[in-house]
Amino acid sequence: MKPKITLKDIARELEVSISTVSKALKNSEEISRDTKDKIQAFAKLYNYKPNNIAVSLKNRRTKNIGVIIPDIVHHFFTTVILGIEKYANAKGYNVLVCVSNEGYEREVINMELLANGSIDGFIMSLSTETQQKSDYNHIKEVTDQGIPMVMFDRVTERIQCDKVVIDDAQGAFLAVKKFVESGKKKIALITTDDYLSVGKARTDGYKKALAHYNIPLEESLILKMPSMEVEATAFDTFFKTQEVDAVLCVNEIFAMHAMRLVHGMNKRIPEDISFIGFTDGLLSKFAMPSLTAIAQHGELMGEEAAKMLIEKVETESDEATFTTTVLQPTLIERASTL
Amino acid sequence: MKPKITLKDIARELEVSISTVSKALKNSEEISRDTKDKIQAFAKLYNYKPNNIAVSLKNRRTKNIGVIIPDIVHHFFTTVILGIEKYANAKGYNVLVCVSNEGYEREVINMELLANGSIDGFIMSLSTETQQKSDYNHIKEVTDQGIPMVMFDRVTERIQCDKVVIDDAQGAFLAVKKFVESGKKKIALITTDDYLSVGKARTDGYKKALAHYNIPLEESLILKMPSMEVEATAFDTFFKTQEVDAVLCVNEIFAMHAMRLVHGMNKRIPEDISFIGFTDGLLSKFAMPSLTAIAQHGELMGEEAAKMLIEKVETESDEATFTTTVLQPTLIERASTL
DNA sequence: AAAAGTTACGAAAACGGTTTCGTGTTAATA
DNA sequence: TATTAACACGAAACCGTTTTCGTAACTTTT
Repeated sequence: MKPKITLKDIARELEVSISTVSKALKNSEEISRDTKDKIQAFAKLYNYKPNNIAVSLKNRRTKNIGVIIPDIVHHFFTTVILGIEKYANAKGYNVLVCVSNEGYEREVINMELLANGSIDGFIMSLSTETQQKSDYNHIKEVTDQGIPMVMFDRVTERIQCDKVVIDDAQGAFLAVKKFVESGKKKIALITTDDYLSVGKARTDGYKKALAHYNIPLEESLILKMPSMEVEATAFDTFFKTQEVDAVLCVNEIFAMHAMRLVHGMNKRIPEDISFIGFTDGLLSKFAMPSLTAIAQHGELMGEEAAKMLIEKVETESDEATFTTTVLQPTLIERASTL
Repeated sequence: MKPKITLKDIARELEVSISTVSKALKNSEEISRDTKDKIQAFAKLYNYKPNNIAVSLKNRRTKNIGVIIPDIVHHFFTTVILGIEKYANAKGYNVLVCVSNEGYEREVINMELLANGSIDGFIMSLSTETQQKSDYNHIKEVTDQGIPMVMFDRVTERIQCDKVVIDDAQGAFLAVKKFVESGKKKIALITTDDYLSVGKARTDGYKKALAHYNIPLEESLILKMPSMEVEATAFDTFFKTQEVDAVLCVNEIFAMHAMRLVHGMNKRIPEDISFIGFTDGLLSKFAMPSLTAIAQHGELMGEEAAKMLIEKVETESDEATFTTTVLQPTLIERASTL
C-alpha cells in the first residue's frame, strides 16, 4: 500500500519549493538542468502523476466530456458512444457516460450533476419522456451557463446548439424506393407515435416517397405503436386485416416480430412480403432471412458529435454559431428484399 | 449567459463570510434562522450548485465510480452497466464508463486516467488482450494505492480484490443436462481458445457434464475459434464432417451462424439438431427459431459489483478481506431445444 | 566599481469549496 | 455585578495544482 505522492511530498523530500517541482516536471526553462533532472528522476521513481481533480479545479477545464443517452442496452447508442470515445480519446478527452433510462427525471439529475464542474461539454440524445413532456429547461440552463452542447439523433429545435442527425426521411425514402423498384405496391409502415422525433421524420419520408412514386397513401397501412414495445395483438390484427407486400419497420424489433408473424402465416420473405428495418444492428445481420436495413452510421455520428463539441470547447469565442450536420443513411441490402 | 455562481459571490452579495454561506447552505445549527433563510433563498434564486470538482478535492472523495469494460457494443456488458448505474445512482454515485476496446493499451491509459483522483473505486472486466498478455501490473498499481476494485466476469486470480462472476461451468452443465434429458447424444461445443477465462470455464463445465452423464468426450466435437470472430470455413467443415445432434455455443453469434448453416443443410431445429447459446441477448430472443439460452444475469451482476464496491469505498477499514460472489446462471428454454 | 541583466528559485494567490477554531455579543447563572 | 455559557459568525487552513511575481545571487556591461 503506497499512497499517491503529491508535489508537496516531492518538494519536502528534495528540499525545494512546490513551485520548483511543478515547473521542473513541466520542463520549464526557469529551472536549471540539474534540478530538473533530480526532480524528474525522483518523480519517475515514485511514479508521480498529477491529481486530475486539482488540475481541473485550477485550470477550470476537466478534459472530460459528458454523454447522456436514453438507453445503453441499445445497439445504436453504443455505436455512437464508440465513435465519441474514439475521437475524444484521440484528442486527450475522457468520456463520461450517463444513462437517462428514457426518463426525464434521471436526465435532469445526470445533467445537473455533470454540469457542476465535472465536464467541459455535453453530447446528448433526448429521452422519450423528455420528448413527450417537451420540457427542455434543464438543457437550456446548461447552455445558458455557456457549457457547450451537441445533440444527436433525438434532438429538438427548441434548443439552440450544434446538432448531428441522420436524414431519417431520406432513409425511409430509400426503403420505399427499394420496394417500388422491386415491384412492390402495398407498402406498410410500422412505427411509433409521432412524439418521437425520429418516428415522425421516418413517417414523413415514407409518405413523401409514396407521393413521389404516385402510390396512394393509405392510412390503414400505417401501424403505430404507442411506444417502442411490441404490442403483439396489434401486430396480429394488422397482418390479418391488411394486404401488404412490403413492410418498412421503424426499428429492428418491430421487424423481427413482424417477420416471425408473417413466417407463421406461411408467406415467403421476400417474395410475398419484403422487409426493411431501420437501424442496421445485430438482429438485421443474423435474422433469418437476414434483414435489409437502413444503416444509421452511429459510429460516424458519434465521431462527428465529438468533433463538433471539442471544437466548441477549445475555442473560447463567445460568439457561438450553431450548425446542424445531417448524415445520410444508406441501404444495406440483404435477403429480406428482392 | 449567466455563469455559475459561487459561495464567494453569495458571500459578497449578502455581506457575510464564505464560511457562513457554506454552513447556511448545509443548514448548520451554527447559523441563525434568519441568516439561513436569507442565504438559502438567495442561493435558490440564483440556482447555486456547489462545484463538484472543488468538493471532490476538499473531501478527497469524488462520489464517482469508474467502470472499465472491453466493449460497449455488447449486450452483456451493457446490461452490467445498467445494473451498476441502477445501484450506484441510488447510492448517490456517478458512473464513469470507459471502454478498453479489448486492448491492453487503452485499458492501462483509462485506468491511470481515472485513478488520478477522478474516481473512488473501480469496477472492471479484463480486455482479451490483457488476458492474453496476462500482464496485470496496471491493476496491481491501482489496488496498491488502496483504490477499491471489483472485477466481474472476466477476472484473474492474479489480482487480490472482490470479484463477481457467474458459474460458467454450471451454465455449460445445465445446457448439456438439457440436451441429454431430451435424448441427445452427440453434443458439440463451439467455443474460443482457452485464454479467455470464460471460454475455459464453459469448456470445463461441458466436459464435466459429459462425464457425469457417462457420455464419452470426443475432442473432435469441440470446435475452437481463435477469437470471438466467426471463421466461416471452420464452421462449414465442422458441420460437414461431424455428426452432431446438439450444439452448445459459447456466444450468440456462434449460435446464429451455426443455426443458419444447419438450416441451409436442411436439418430441422431442434428435432435434428438442438441449440443452446451462452448469454441471453436480443439475438436469442428473436432468432428463428428462438434460441434456448443460458442467461448470465448481467444486470444483477452489475448491481452486485456496485454493491461490493460501494461497501468498500465507504468503509475506511484498511484491513481488507476479499470475497468472490458466484452468480448462478439459468436456462431460458425456447424453440431451439426439444 | 556601479549599473544592468540573467539565472534559478520561492512566496503567495488562486481555483471553490469544507471545517476547525477563535471571538465578540448576548443571555443565563452565581 | 462578575462569571459563565450559549449563540452567531468570521478567519484561516486545507485539498493539490498552476502561475505570476518578486528577489537573492551571479554575471555581464560600461
